[in-house]
Amino acid sequence: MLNYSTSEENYIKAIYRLQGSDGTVSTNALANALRTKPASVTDMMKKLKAKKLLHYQPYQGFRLSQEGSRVALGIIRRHRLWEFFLAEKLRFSWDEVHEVAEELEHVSNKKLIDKLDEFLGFPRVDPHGDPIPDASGRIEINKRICLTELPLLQVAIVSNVKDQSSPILELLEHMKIRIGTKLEVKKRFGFDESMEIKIGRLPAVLISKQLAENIFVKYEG
Amino acid sequence: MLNYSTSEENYIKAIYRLQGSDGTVSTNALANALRTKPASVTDMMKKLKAKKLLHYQPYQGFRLSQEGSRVALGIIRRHRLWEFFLAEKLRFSWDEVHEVAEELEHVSNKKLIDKLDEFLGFPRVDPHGDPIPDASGRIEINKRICLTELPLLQVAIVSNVKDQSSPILELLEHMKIRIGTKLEVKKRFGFDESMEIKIGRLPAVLISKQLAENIFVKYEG
DNA sequence: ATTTATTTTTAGATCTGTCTAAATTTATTT
DNA sequence: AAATAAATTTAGACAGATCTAAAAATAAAT
Repeated sequence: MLNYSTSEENYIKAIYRLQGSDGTVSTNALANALRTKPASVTDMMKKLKAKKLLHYQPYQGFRLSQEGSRVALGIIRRHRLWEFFLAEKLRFSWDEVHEVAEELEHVSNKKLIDKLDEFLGFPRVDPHGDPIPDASGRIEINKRICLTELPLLQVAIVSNVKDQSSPILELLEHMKIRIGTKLEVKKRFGFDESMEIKIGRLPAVLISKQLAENIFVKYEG
Repeated sequence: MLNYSTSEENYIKAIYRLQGSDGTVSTNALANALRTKPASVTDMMKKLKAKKLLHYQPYQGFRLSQEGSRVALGIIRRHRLWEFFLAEKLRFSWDEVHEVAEELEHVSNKKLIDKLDEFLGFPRVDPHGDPIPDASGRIEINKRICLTELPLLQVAIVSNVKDQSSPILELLEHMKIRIGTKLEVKKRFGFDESMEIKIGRLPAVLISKQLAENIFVKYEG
Protein backbone atom coordinates (compact mmCIF):
# COMPACT_ATOMS: atom_id res chain seq x y z
CA MET A 1 0.00 0.00 0.00
CA LEU A 2 2.15 2.89 -1.21
CA ASN A 3 1.20 6.50 -0.72
CA TYR A 4 0.72 8.96 -3.52
CA SER A 5 0.91 12.75 -3.51
CA THR A 6 -2.20 14.89 -3.78
CA SER A 7 -1.11 15.82 -7.26
CA GLU A 8 -0.62 12.22 -8.37
CA GLU A 9 -3.99 11.30 -6.92
CA ASN A 10 -5.70 14.09 -8.81
CA TYR A 11 -4.21 12.88 -12.07
CA ILE A 12 -5.19 9.27 -11.38
CA LYS A 13 -8.74 10.23 -10.49
CA ALA A 14 -9.12 12.38 -13.60
CA ILE A 15 -7.79 9.61 -15.87
CA TYR A 16 -10.20 7.14 -14.30
CA ARG A 17 -13.11 9.44 -15.00
CA LEU A 18 -12.04 10.24 -18.56
CA GLN A 19 -11.17 6.76 -19.75
CA GLY A 20 -14.55 5.19 -19.06
CA SER A 21 -14.62 1.40 -19.24
CA ASP A 22 -12.24 0.86 -22.16
CA GLY A 23 -10.81 3.91 -23.97
CA THR A 24 -7.50 5.68 -23.65
CA VAL A 25 -7.04 9.28 -22.56
CA SER A 26 -5.20 12.01 -24.47
CA THR A 27 -2.73 14.52 -23.09
CA ASN A 28 -4.87 17.48 -24.06
CA ALA A 29 -8.06 16.02 -22.61
CA LEU A 30 -6.35 15.43 -19.28
CA ALA A 31 -4.66 18.84 -19.26
CA ASN A 32 -8.05 20.37 -19.89
CA ALA A 33 -9.80 18.37 -17.16
CA LEU A 34 -7.15 19.32 -14.61
CA ARG A 35 -6.87 22.92 -15.80
CA THR A 36 -3.17 22.46 -16.33
CA LYS A 37 -0.83 22.48 -19.35
CA PRO A 38 -0.09 19.54 -21.68
CA ALA A 39 3.61 19.70 -20.82
CA SER A 40 2.79 19.15 -17.15
CA VAL A 41 0.66 16.15 -18.06
CA THR A 42 3.49 14.55 -20.01
CA ASP A 43 5.83 15.01 -17.06
CA MET A 44 3.38 13.36 -14.70
CA MET A 45 2.62 10.52 -17.11
CA LYS A 46 6.29 9.57 -17.10
CA LYS A 47 6.26 9.48 -13.35
CA LEU A 48 3.08 7.43 -13.10
CA LYS A 49 4.35 5.03 -15.74
CA ALA A 50 7.57 4.55 -13.76
CA LYS A 51 5.35 3.70 -10.77
CA LYS A 52 3.45 1.20 -12.93
CA LEU A 53 0.14 2.99 -12.39
CA LEU A 54 -0.56 3.35 -16.10
CA HIS A 55 0.24 2.16 -19.59
CA TYR A 56 1.76 4.87 -21.72
CA GLN A 57 3.65 5.07 -25.01
CA PRO A 58 4.65 8.58 -26.16
CA TYR A 59 2.03 10.12 -28.49
CA GLN A 60 -0.31 7.15 -27.96
CA GLY A 61 -2.37 8.29 -24.99
CA PHE A 62 -2.61 6.39 -21.71
CA ARG A 63 -4.87 4.27 -19.55
CA LEU A 64 -4.65 3.10 -15.96
CA SER A 65 -3.05 -0.25 -15.17
CA GLN A 66 -4.83 -2.66 -12.81
CA GLU A 67 -2.92 -1.15 -9.94
CA GLY A 68 -3.81 2.36 -11.16
CA SER A 69 -7.50 1.47 -11.23
CA ARG A 70 -7.25 0.06 -7.75
CA VAL A 71 -5.73 3.31 -6.54
CA ALA A 72 -8.39 5.34 -8.38
CA LEU A 73 -11.19 3.36 -6.75
CA GLY A 74 -9.62 3.99 -3.36
CA ILE A 75 -9.65 7.73 -3.97
CA ILE A 76 -13.23 7.64 -5.23
CA ARG A 77 -14.25 5.63 -2.20
CA ARG A 78 -12.77 8.23 0.11
CA HIS A 79 -14.30 11.10 -1.85
CA ARG A 80 -17.81 9.67 -1.86
CA LEU A 81 -17.79 8.57 1.76
CA TRP A 82 -16.79 12.08 2.80
CA GLU A 83 -19.51 13.52 0.56
CA PHE A 84 -22.02 11.28 2.26
CA PHE A 85 -20.74 12.32 5.67
CA LEU A 86 -20.90 16.01 4.81
CA ALA A 87 -24.44 15.81 3.48
CA GLU A 88 -25.88 13.37 5.97
CA LYS A 89 -24.14 14.30 9.21
CA LEU A 90 -22.98 17.88 8.77
CA ARG A 91 -26.04 18.94 6.74
CA PHE A 92 -24.13 20.38 3.80
CA SER A 93 -26.25 20.79 0.67
CA TRP A 94 -25.59 18.58 -2.35
CA ASP A 95 -23.76 21.32 -4.24
CA GLU A 96 -21.33 22.11 -1.41
CA VAL A 97 -20.08 18.61 -0.65
CA HIS A 98 -17.89 18.08 -3.70
CA GLU A 99 -15.43 20.89 -3.08
CA VAL A 100 -14.81 19.93 0.56
CA ALA A 101 -14.54 16.23 -0.28
CA GLU A 102 -11.86 17.09 -2.86
CA GLU A 103 -9.65 18.02 0.07
CA LEU A 104 -10.63 15.32 2.52
CA GLU A 105 -10.17 12.54 -0.04
CA HIS A 106 -6.39 12.90 0.08
CA VAL A 107 -6.20 11.83 3.71
CA SER A 108 -5.48 8.20 3.00
CA ASN A 109 -5.59 6.34 6.28
CA LYS A 110 -7.29 3.02 5.59
CA LYS A 111 -8.56 2.53 9.11
CA LEU A 112 -10.06 6.03 9.11
CA ILE A 113 -11.99 5.34 5.93
CA ASP A 114 -13.19 1.90 6.95
CA LYS A 115 -14.38 3.21 10.31
CA LEU A 116 -16.05 6.17 8.63
CA ASP A 117 -17.80 3.72 6.30
CA GLU A 118 -19.06 1.75 9.29
CA PHE A 119 -20.13 4.90 11.15
CA LEU A 120 -22.17 5.97 8.14
CA GLY A 121 -23.83 2.54 7.93
CA PHE A 122 -22.04 1.35 4.78
CA PRO A 123 -23.85 3.64 2.34
CA ARG A 124 -24.03 2.39 -1.25
CA VAL A 125 -24.33 5.75 -3.02
CA ASP A 126 -23.16 9.30 -2.38
CA PRO A 127 -25.45 12.36 -2.31
CA HIS A 128 -25.18 12.71 -6.09
CA GLY A 129 -26.35 9.13 -6.53
CA ASP A 130 -22.95 7.78 -7.53
CA PRO A 131 -21.99 4.38 -6.13
CA ILE A 132 -19.39 4.09 -3.35
CA PRO A 133 -16.72 1.39 -3.80
CA ASP A 134 -16.51 -1.00 -0.83
CA ALA A 135 -13.36 -1.62 1.24
CA SER A 136 -12.03 -4.09 -1.34
CA GLY A 137 -12.65 -1.72 -4.23
CA ARG A 138 -15.78 -3.29 -5.65
CA ILE A 139 -18.20 -0.81 -7.18
CA GLU A 140 -21.67 -1.21 -8.57
CA ILE A 141 -22.47 0.13 -11.96
CA ASN A 142 -24.88 2.99 -12.05
CA LYS A 143 -27.91 3.17 -14.30
CA ARG A 144 -28.73 6.71 -15.38
CA ILE A 145 -32.05 7.19 -17.05
CA CYS A 146 -34.90 9.63 -17.45
CA LEU A 147 -37.49 9.61 -14.71
CA THR A 148 -40.06 8.53 -17.32
CA GLU A 149 -38.18 5.21 -17.66
CA LEU A 150 -37.63 4.50 -13.98
CA PRO A 151 -39.19 1.15 -12.95
CA LEU A 152 -42.00 1.44 -10.41
CA LEU A 153 -40.88 1.36 -6.77
CA GLN A 154 -37.19 1.56 -7.69
CA VAL A 155 -35.54 4.05 -5.36
CA ALA A 156 -33.34 6.44 -7.37
CA ILE A 157 -31.50 9.70 -6.94
CA VAL A 158 -31.98 12.85 -8.99
CA SER A 159 -28.70 13.46 -10.81
CA ASN A 160 -29.45 16.03 -13.48
CA VAL A 161 -32.06 18.38 -14.88
CA LYS A 162 -32.11 18.80 -18.64
CA ASP A 163 -33.65 22.26 -18.98
CA GLN A 164 -32.02 24.65 -16.49
CA SER A 165 -34.40 27.59 -17.18
CA SER A 166 -35.91 29.39 -14.24
CA PRO A 167 -39.55 28.28 -14.74
CA ILE A 168 -38.58 24.65 -14.29
CA LEU A 169 -36.28 25.46 -11.39
CA GLU A 170 -39.10 27.31 -9.69
CA LEU A 171 -41.34 24.28 -10.01
CA LEU A 172 -38.64 21.88 -8.81
CA GLU A 173 -37.91 24.15 -5.87
CA HIS A 174 -41.61 24.18 -4.97
CA MET A 175 -41.79 20.39 -5.08
CA LYS A 176 -38.55 20.07 -3.10
CA ILE A 177 -36.87 18.16 -5.90
CA ARG A 178 -33.15 18.86 -6.03
CA ILE A 179 -30.09 17.11 -7.29
CA GLY A 180 -29.43 14.40 -4.75
CA THR A 181 -33.10 13.94 -3.83
CA LYS A 182 -34.07 10.30 -3.28
CA LEU A 183 -37.38 9.33 -4.85
CA GLU A 184 -39.41 6.48 -6.31
CA VAL A 185 -42.32 6.27 -8.74
CA LYS A 186 -45.45 4.89 -7.09
CA LYS A 187 -47.84 4.86 -10.02
CA ARG A 188 -48.13 6.02 -13.63
CA PHE A 189 -51.32 7.28 -15.26
CA GLY A 190 -51.75 6.46 -18.95
CA PHE A 191 -54.22 9.26 -19.60
CA ASP A 192 -51.73 12.17 -19.48
CA GLU A 193 -48.57 10.19 -18.64
CA SER A 194 -48.37 11.93 -15.29
CA MET A 195 -46.94 9.98 -12.38
CA GLU A 196 -47.11 9.85 -8.63
CA ILE A 197 -43.73 10.03 -6.91
CA LYS A 198 -42.68 9.71 -3.32
CA ILE A 199 -39.79 11.68 -1.86
CA GLY A 200 -38.44 10.24 1.35
CA ARG A 201 -41.22 10.06 3.95
CA LEU A 202 -43.23 12.94 2.50
CA PRO A 203 -46.72 12.21 1.11
CA ALA A 204 -46.71 11.17 -2.55
CA VAL A 205 -47.18 13.92 -5.13
CA LEU A 206 -48.18 14.03 -8.78
CA ILE A 207 -45.86 15.36 -11.47
CA SER A 208 -46.51 15.99 -15.15
CA LYS A 209 -45.03 14.18 -18.13
CA GLN A 210 -43.24 17.41 -19.15
CA LEU A 211 -41.54 17.71 -15.79
CA ALA A 212 -40.59 14.02 -15.61
CA GLU A 213 -38.99 14.25 -19.06
CA ASN A 214 -36.56 16.81 -17.68
CA ILE A 215 -35.47 14.86 -14.64
CA PHE A 216 -32.68 12.29 -14.84
CA VAL A 217 -32.00 9.80 -12.11
CA LYS A 218 -29.40 7.21 -11.13
CA TYR A 219 -29.84 3.94 -9.31
CA GLU A 220 -27.85 0.77 -8.63
CA GLY A 221 -28.77 -2.23 -10.72
CA MET B 1 -8.25 34.59 5.66
CA LEU B 2 -5.18 33.44 3.76
CA ASN B 3 -4.29 29.82 3.30
CA TYR B 4 -1.05 28.28 4.45
CA SER B 5 0.75 25.16 3.26
CA THR B 6 0.85 21.99 5.33
CA SER B 7 4.50 22.68 5.99
CA GLU B 8 3.92 26.25 7.13
CA GLU B 9 1.10 25.07 9.38
CA ASN B 10 3.31 22.45 10.98
CA TYR B 11 5.93 25.06 11.78
CA ILE B 12 3.35 27.46 13.21
CA LYS B 13 1.81 24.77 15.36
CA ALA B 14 5.20 23.65 16.68
CA ILE B 15 6.23 27.20 17.53
CA TYR B 16 2.96 27.76 19.36
CA ARG B 17 3.54 24.66 21.44
CA LEU B 18 7.19 25.47 22.18
CA GLN B 19 6.87 29.13 23.04
CA GLY B 20 4.38 28.72 25.88
CA SER B 21 2.77 31.92 27.08
CA ASP B 22 5.77 34.26 26.82
CA GLY B 23 9.12 32.87 25.75
CA THR B 24 10.86 32.78 22.39
CA VAL B 25 11.79 29.65 20.46
CA SER B 26 15.26 28.74 19.21
CA THR B 27 16.17 27.38 15.80
CA ASN B 28 17.55 24.15 17.20
CA ALA B 29 14.55 23.52 19.44
CA LEU B 30 12.20 23.89 16.51
CA ALA B 31 14.35 21.79 14.18
CA ASN B 32 14.37 19.12 16.83
CA ALA B 33 10.60 19.25 17.39
CA LEU B 34 9.90 18.97 13.67
CA ARG B 35 12.63 16.38 13.05
CA THR B 36 14.20 18.63 10.45
CA LYS B 37 17.49 20.53 10.08
CA PRO B 38 18.29 23.98 11.54
CA ALA B 39 18.98 25.34 8.06
CA SER B 40 15.46 24.42 6.98
CA VAL B 41 14.06 26.19 10.01
CA THR B 42 15.93 29.38 9.18
CA ASP B 43 14.58 29.28 5.62
CA MET B 44 11.03 28.88 6.84
CA MET B 45 11.40 31.58 9.50
CA LYS B 46 12.28 34.07 6.77
CA LYS B 47 9.16 33.12 4.88
CA LEU B 48 6.89 33.30 7.90
CA LYS B 49 8.38 36.62 8.88
CA ALA B 50 7.70 37.99 5.39
CA LYS B 51 4.10 36.85 5.87
CA LYS B 52 4.01 38.67 9.21
CA LEU B 53 3.22 35.49 11.14
CA LEU B 54 6.13 35.88 13.50
CA HIS B 55 8.71 38.20 14.98
CA TYR B 56 12.23 37.19 14.11
CA GLN B 57 15.66 38.81 14.24
CA PRO B 58 18.58 36.63 13.04
CA TYR B 59 20.23 34.76 15.92
CA GLN B 60 17.62 36.06 18.38
CA GLY B 61 14.98 33.32 18.19
CA PHE B 62 11.36 33.91 17.22
CA ARG B 63 7.82 34.05 18.54
CA LEU B 64 4.45 34.18 16.82
CA SER B 65 2.85 37.53 16.03
CA GLN B 66 -0.81 38.11 16.94
CA GLU B 67 -1.77 36.91 13.49
CA GLY B 68 0.52 33.89 13.87
CA SER B 69 -1.15 32.95 17.15
CA ARG B 70 -4.54 33.32 15.55
CA VAL B 71 -3.50 30.93 12.79
CA ALA B 72 -2.03 28.50 15.34
CA LEU B 73 -5.27 28.44 17.32
CA GLY B 74 -7.18 27.69 14.12
CA ILE B 75 -4.96 24.69 13.43
CA ILE B 76 -5.26 23.48 17.02
CA ARG B 77 -9.03 23.88 16.84
CA ARG B 78 -9.19 21.73 13.73
CA HIS B 79 -6.84 19.14 15.21
CA ARG B 80 -8.74 18.75 18.45
CA LEU B 81 -12.17 18.71 16.86
CA TRP B 82 -11.07 15.90 14.55
CA GLU B 83 -9.57 14.06 17.53
CA PHE B 84 -12.89 14.34 19.31
CA PHE B 85 -14.72 13.12 16.22
CA LEU B 86 -12.39 10.16 15.78
CA ALA B 87 -12.69 9.08 19.40
CA GLU B 88 -16.35 9.80 19.96
CA LYS B 89 -17.92 8.94 16.62
CA LEU B 90 -15.50 6.54 14.93
CA ARG B 91 -14.48 4.83 18.18
CA PHE B 92 -10.75 5.26 17.73
CA SER B 93 -8.80 4.76 20.96
CA TRP B 94 -7.13 7.76 22.58
CA ASP B 95 -3.67 6.80 21.33
CA GLU B 96 -4.71 6.48 17.69
CA VAL B 97 -6.47 9.81 17.22
CA HIS B 98 -3.44 12.09 17.18
CA GLU B 99 -1.77 10.66 14.10
CA VAL B 100 -4.92 10.77 11.97
CA ALA B 101 -5.84 14.26 13.19
CA GLU B 102 -2.38 15.44 12.11
CA GLU B 103 -3.53 14.88 8.55
CA LEU B 104 -7.11 16.05 8.82
CA GLU B 105 -6.14 19.31 10.54
CA HIS B 106 -4.72 20.70 7.30
CA VAL B 107 -8.08 20.72 5.56
CA SER B 108 -8.91 24.31 6.34
CA ASN B 109 -12.45 24.95 5.24
CA LYS B 110 -14.04 27.16 7.89
CA LYS B 111 -17.59 26.03 7.22
CA LEU B 112 -16.52 22.39 7.50
CA ILE B 113 -14.94 22.95 10.88
CA ASP B 114 -17.78 25.04 12.28
CA LYS B 115 -20.35 22.47 11.16
CA LEU B 116 -18.23 19.66 12.57
CA ASP B 117 -18.09 21.57 15.87
CA GLU B 118 -21.87 21.85 15.89
CA PHE B 119 -22.33 18.17 14.93
CA LEU B 120 -20.14 17.17 17.85
CA GLY B 121 -22.12 19.37 20.24
CA PHE B 122 -19.46 22.07 20.73
CA PRO B 123 -17.10 19.94 22.83
CA ARG B 124 -14.82 21.89 25.19
CA VAL B 125 -11.95 19.40 25.42
CA ASP B 126 -10.43 16.76 23.15
CA PRO B 127 -9.93 13.10 24.16
CA HIS B 128 -6.60 13.95 25.79
CA GLY B 129 -8.30 16.59 27.94
CA ASP B 130 -6.85 19.56 26.06
CA PRO B 131 -9.19 22.49 25.49
CA ILE B 132 -10.65 23.15 22.02
CA PRO B 133 -10.55 26.78 20.82
CA ASP B 134 -13.98 28.08 19.77
CA ALA B 135 -14.82 29.49 16.33
CA SER B 136 -13.37 32.87 17.25
CA GLY B 137 -10.15 31.38 18.59
CA ARG B 138 -10.85 31.65 22.30
CA ILE B 139 -9.34 28.88 24.37
CA GLU B 140 -9.62 28.03 28.02
CA ILE B 141 -6.53 27.45 30.05
CA ASN B 142 -6.03 23.98 31.29
CA LYS B 143 -5.15 23.04 34.83
CA ARG B 144 -3.00 19.92 35.09
CA ILE B 145 -2.60 18.44 38.52
CA CYS B 146 -2.24 15.21 40.38
CA LEU B 147 -5.47 13.36 41.11
CA THR B 148 -4.70 13.79 44.82
CA GLU B 149 -5.17 17.58 44.36
CA LEU B 150 -8.34 17.50 42.26
CA PRO B 151 -11.20 19.43 43.92
CA LEU B 152 -14.19 17.29 44.87
CA LEU B 153 -16.82 16.94 42.12
CA GLN B 154 -14.61 18.63 39.52
CA VAL B 155 -14.86 16.61 36.29
CA ALA B 156 -11.37 16.07 34.85
CA ILE B 157 -9.62 13.96 32.25
CA VAL B 158 -6.74 11.58 32.82
CA SER B 159 -3.77 12.97 30.90
CA ASN B 160 -0.75 11.13 32.16
CA VAL B 161 0.46 8.29 34.36
CA LYS B 162 3.73 8.83 36.19
CA ASP B 163 4.92 5.27 36.67
CA GLN B 164 4.49 3.29 33.43
CA SER B 165 5.45 -0.08 34.93
CA SER B 166 3.25 -3.04 34.19
CA PRO B 167 1.88 -3.59 37.73
CA ILE B 168 0.28 -0.14 37.69
CA LEU B 169 -0.92 -0.55 34.11
CA GLU B 170 -2.55 -3.83 35.06
CA LEU B 171 -4.43 -2.14 37.87
CA LEU B 172 -5.45 0.81 35.71
CA GLU B 173 -6.64 -1.55 33.01
CA HIS B 174 -8.71 -3.43 35.56
CA MET B 175 -10.32 -0.22 36.80
CA LYS B 176 -10.94 0.98 33.23
CA ILE B 177 -8.80 4.07 33.81
CA ARG B 178 -7.02 5.14 30.64
CA ILE B 179 -5.60 8.34 29.25
CA GLY B 180 -8.64 10.31 28.16
CA THR B 181 -10.94 8.84 30.82
CA LYS B 182 -13.32 11.38 32.35
CA LEU B 183 -13.68 11.15 36.08
CA GLU B 184 -14.45 13.05 39.28
CA VAL B 185 -13.59 12.58 42.97
CA LYS B 186 -16.71 11.97 45.07
CA LYS B 187 -15.16 11.66 48.50
CA ARG B 188 -11.79 11.45 50.24
CA PHE B 189 -11.06 9.38 53.34
CA GLY B 190 -8.54 10.80 55.77
CA PHE B 191 -7.72 7.48 57.38
CA ASP B 192 -5.65 6.06 54.46
CA GLU B 193 -6.04 8.94 52.00
CA SER B 194 -7.97 6.68 49.66
CA MET B 195 -10.70 8.29 47.53
CA GLU B 196 -13.90 7.36 45.84
CA ILE B 197 -14.02 8.27 42.15
CA LYS B 198 -16.73 8.10 39.55
CA ILE B 199 -16.00 7.30 35.90
CA GLY B 200 -18.80 8.30 33.55
CA ARG B 201 -22.02 6.57 34.57
CA LEU B 202 -20.32 3.58 36.18
CA PRO B 203 -20.77 3.03 39.93
CA ALA B 204 -18.20 4.86 42.04
CA VAL B 205 -15.05 2.93 43.00
CA LEU B 206 -12.38 3.31 45.62
CA ILE B 207 -8.72 3.87 44.75
CA SER B 208 -5.67 3.97 46.98
CA LYS B 209 -3.46 6.95 47.75
CA GLN B 210 -0.57 5.23 45.95
CA LEU B 211 -2.56 4.88 42.78
CA ALA B 212 -3.94 8.43 42.90
CA GLU B 213 -0.43 9.81 43.26
CA ASN B 214 0.44 8.33 39.89
CA ILE B 215 -2.52 9.73 38.00
CA PHE B 216 -2.43 13.23 36.51
CA VAL B 217 -5.52 14.98 35.25
CA LYS B 218 -6.52 18.11 33.35
CA TYR B 219 -9.59 20.27 33.67
CA GLU B 220 -10.81 23.67 32.57
CA GLY B 221 -10.77 26.35 35.17
C1' DA C 1 1.75 12.65 -51.35
C1' DT C 2 2.84 17.14 -49.83
C1' DT C 3 1.58 20.66 -47.12
C1' DT C 4 -0.67 22.45 -43.14
C1' DA C 5 -2.59 22.08 -38.69
C1' DT C 6 -2.93 19.83 -34.37
C1' DT C 7 -1.17 17.28 -30.71
C1' DT C 8 2.46 15.90 -27.90
C1' DT C 9 7.03 15.96 -26.16
C1' DT C 10 11.45 18.08 -24.88
C1' DA C 11 14.39 21.68 -23.04
C1' DG C 12 15.05 24.95 -19.85
C1' DA C 13 13.18 28.00 -16.09
C1' DT C 14 10.74 28.88 -11.63
C1' DC C 15 8.91 28.09 -6.87
C1' DT C 16 8.55 25.40 -2.57
C1' DG C 17 10.66 22.80 0.76
C1' DT C 18 14.37 20.35 1.95
C1' DC C 19 19.37 19.11 2.51
C1' DT C 20 24.87 19.41 3.32
C1' DA C 21 28.85 21.95 4.08
C1' DA C 22 30.95 26.18 5.03
C1' DA C 23 30.84 30.68 7.16
C1' DT C 24 29.33 33.60 10.76
C1' DT C 25 27.59 35.00 15.13
C1' DT C 26 26.80 34.24 19.96
C1' DA C 27 27.90 31.83 24.24
C1' DT C 28 31.16 29.59 27.24
C1' DT C 29 35.63 28.56 29.15
C1' DT C 30 39.98 29.03 30.47
C1' DA D 1 40.17 38.85 26.90
C1' DA D 2 41.37 35.40 23.84
C1' DA D 3 40.28 30.83 22.58
C1' DT D 4 37.06 27.32 22.06
C1' DA D 5 32.49 25.48 21.59
C1' DA D 6 27.77 25.79 20.27
C1' DA D 7 24.11 27.75 17.72
C1' DT D 8 22.62 29.93 13.66
C1' DT D 9 22.74 31.55 9.07
C1' DT D 10 24.29 31.55 4.21
C1' DA D 11 25.51 29.40 -0.12
C1' DG D 12 24.64 26.11 -3.23
C1' DA D 13 22.35 21.77 -4.59
C1' DC D 14 18.34 18.76 -5.36
C1' DA D 15 13.47 16.77 -5.91
C1' DG D 16 8.55 17.60 -6.98
C1' DA D 17 5.33 20.10 -9.62
C1' DT D 18 4.52 23.47 -12.56
C1' DC D 19 5.21 26.72 -16.61
C1' DT D 20 6.69 28.81 -21.51
C1' DA D 21 8.70 28.31 -25.86
C1' DA D 22 10.62 25.46 -29.26
C1' DA D 23 10.97 20.96 -31.53
C1' DA D 24 9.08 16.62 -33.01
C1' DA D 25 5.44 13.45 -34.19
C1' DT D 26 0.84 12.53 -35.74
C1' DA D 27 -3.45 13.74 -38.07
C1' DA D 28 -6.05 16.32 -41.50
C1' DA D 29 -6.55 18.76 -45.76
C1' DT D 30 -5.60 20.00 -50.17
